[in-house]
Amino acid sequence: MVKYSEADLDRTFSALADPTRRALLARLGREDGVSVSELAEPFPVSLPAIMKHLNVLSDAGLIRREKSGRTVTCRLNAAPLADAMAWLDFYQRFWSAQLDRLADFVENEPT
Amino acid sequence: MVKYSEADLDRTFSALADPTRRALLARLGREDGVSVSELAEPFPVSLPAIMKHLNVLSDAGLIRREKSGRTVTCRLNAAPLADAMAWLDFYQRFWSAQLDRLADFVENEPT
DNA sequence: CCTTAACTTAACCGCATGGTTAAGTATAGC
DNA sequence: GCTATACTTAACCATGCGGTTAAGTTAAGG
Repeated sequence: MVKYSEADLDRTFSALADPTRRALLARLGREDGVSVSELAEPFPVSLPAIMKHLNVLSDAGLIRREKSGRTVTCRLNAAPLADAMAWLDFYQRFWSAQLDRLADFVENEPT
Repeated sequence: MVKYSEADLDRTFSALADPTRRALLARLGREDGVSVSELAEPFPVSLPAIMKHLNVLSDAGLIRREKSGRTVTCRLNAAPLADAMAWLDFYQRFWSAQLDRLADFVENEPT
């Protein structure tokens, strides 16, 4: 069902590994369809720096850019995150299992 | 509830951004408590390279190392993944919403 | 003790990343 | 057509990453 290729996971996770990029995604989650300059405005870095982040995000397939006139509108494309979630899910379960085992231990431990 | 600090998410996601590191975690998910040299064995890279990966993983809190005698045993610690999951969860929802909207669109589209 | 085994640390290398400034392209508006 | 706006690209720089080989530590075993 979920296909996850290693290279895709690499790109997705490393795109998410930067706080500026996560903030950009967060903005696009709140507000759909934001121009490049509007996206860049809140950040203390130059426009070209934001451009590079946007390139990383679209290479990872996490955003889509659409040019109309001289402004470029960005929107979130969260599909690749589903693969990342699927990968994490197994370990999430493992973690839950760990907690369950701990709970059992605590419960069955003689005082 | 979930506290996620930006720096922790940075470390977690960038730890997950490498296929060798994901493979190491996968191994520890299947088999709990593996020595460093056993972990390194399947990979076509040198031991020091694996050491660096293990350092990254323990800096991110994803594994724990315990020395006994001259062997070091590694085990998975999936707790930080919960934070990563929590962060992704919102966008997962956004993605679902996108799919719902697409479904609506397809459904209501005149042929 | 000496040696081997299991890690660890150090020093180096090439390449990617995140940032900069400066120059380039293209569209909107007067 | 000129000019300002909205991006984009180029060139550069420092730092970090993933790898290497070589040397260093620590604990078993004979």
